Amino acid sequence: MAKLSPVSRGQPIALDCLACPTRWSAEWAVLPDEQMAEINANKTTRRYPRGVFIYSQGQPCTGVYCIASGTAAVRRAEPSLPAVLVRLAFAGETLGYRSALDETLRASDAKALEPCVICHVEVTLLHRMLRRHRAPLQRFQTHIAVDLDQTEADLAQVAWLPVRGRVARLIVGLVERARGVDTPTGQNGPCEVALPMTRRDMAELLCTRPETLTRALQALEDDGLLRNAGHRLAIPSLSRLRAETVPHVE
Amino acid sequence: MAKLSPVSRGQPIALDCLACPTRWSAEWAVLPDEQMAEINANKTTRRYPRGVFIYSQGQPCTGVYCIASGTAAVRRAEPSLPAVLVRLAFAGETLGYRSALDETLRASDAKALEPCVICHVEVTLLHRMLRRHRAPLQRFQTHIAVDLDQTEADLAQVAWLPVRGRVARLIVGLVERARGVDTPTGQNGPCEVALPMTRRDMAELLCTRPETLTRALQALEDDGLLRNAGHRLAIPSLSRLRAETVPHVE
DNA sequence: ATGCTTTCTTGACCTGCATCAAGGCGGCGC
DNA sequence: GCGCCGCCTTGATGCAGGTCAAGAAAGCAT
Repeated sequence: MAKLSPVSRGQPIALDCLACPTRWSAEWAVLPDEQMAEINANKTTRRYPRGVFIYSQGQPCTGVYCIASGTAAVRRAEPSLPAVLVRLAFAGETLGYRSALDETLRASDAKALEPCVICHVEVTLLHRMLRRHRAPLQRFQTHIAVDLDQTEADLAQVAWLPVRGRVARLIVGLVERARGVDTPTGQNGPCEVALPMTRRDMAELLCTRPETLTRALQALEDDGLLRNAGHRLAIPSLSRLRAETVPHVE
Repeated sequence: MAKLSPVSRGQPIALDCLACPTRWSAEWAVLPDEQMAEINANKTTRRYPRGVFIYSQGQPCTGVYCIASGTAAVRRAEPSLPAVLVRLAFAGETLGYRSALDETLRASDAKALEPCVICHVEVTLLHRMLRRHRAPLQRFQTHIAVDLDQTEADLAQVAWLPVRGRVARLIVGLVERARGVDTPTGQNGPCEVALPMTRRDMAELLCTRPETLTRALQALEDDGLLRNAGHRLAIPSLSRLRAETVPHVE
């Protein structure tokens, strides 16, 4: 079955940073092997079952987290407002570097949407690294800029796209990031994606409610844009789905 | 009258950077006078009437803009969606540094909400400065982080607060930033603010429509939380207004 | 003044989505 | 197996706010 096998609990984890997907992603790629080896020797690795918090808003920052496998989300909960999933983070991405860099309390929290394996690098170790090699720091900083750009786009989208459009956009986005990893087909043909999260999480991501989300998915399915099989979606035509990403024109 | 006097057109502008409000704000405070003098000699200053664009999304970046007086807004227009004002910028703030730093095309546009006087610093000059003094660069980078934080908060707010609450939050925010500049009263007593923008702009800022905004202001006035005089608001009790900032509890 | 333009307000209408409330379907422990 | 407990779906209802349209008010030019 397509469902990801749940990680078995309790068994010890040994991960080699030099062989990790994170190794060549974004910020660590510029670090020499020698440094990575030091991180490798001092990191700690944990499994996070679905739904568990990796860190929480308002807490002091103990370090950064590299996702070896699974999907997590950065979550923002303004006091007494429902939470919003501000952005997703996939295997290979580094999480929580912002408070680590400027040594502030966590401004958001992160939670595992699927069972994850995540390594933790102590903030002191991180800073020792960065003092010797400034390149990753710049990578982190441009990462913030990209996040800002993305968040601004999301803001516009939440403000003006109906839920149906946002759902479509999310799915198209997931397909696109899967491209080059495992998708066999061409640009706009049929394809498949996994939704690596529950309906509730997906609703938080799209700033809506689970009920509304279900209905939106249902509507897309009724219109033949989607074929639903739980957490695995079949998409007859990506381009037709992409058309939903844009507000009503006629 | 309290209304800002409109800048008279056409007359030449001479501004001394060393005496500018921008001088001691955020990023330039760390630059020695000698450097500021060089900027002063090479900057160009312009008036921007209300509504005029300072720069536009997709354009190449020619430099940064320091607001000497007036209010501007960073504006984001996703293709075929209504625009969103992503953040405000007041006198003393520096605008458009992001694309200037990483030399990309402008990701958003900026427009003058009121008549503004704004200085332009060429990107080449800026980089020459930054090569000699790294401190402002760090200031710029933490500024991005702050913006990200703010934008995330806005996202949550737009998603979950009703228009009425968002209006209240905007007004409270404007009052708070005016504090220490010209407000005589205490913490939560009555006070006044100017709304330095049109209803249309304000609506774009709050992700709604002018009609709805008018009605929300009207409702606040009916409830005695506001007394409206065009673009000057009187606030009987700031704390009562602040209570509107939080979603309905009972 | 007088007109012209842009901004603001008001009204009527209607739709998208939140909310409340059941009921189906797995997954998991016993 | 059986029962329990989350998740997901479906239905019914109400309201916030978007949209269209028409005036009123405020600027600005002549």
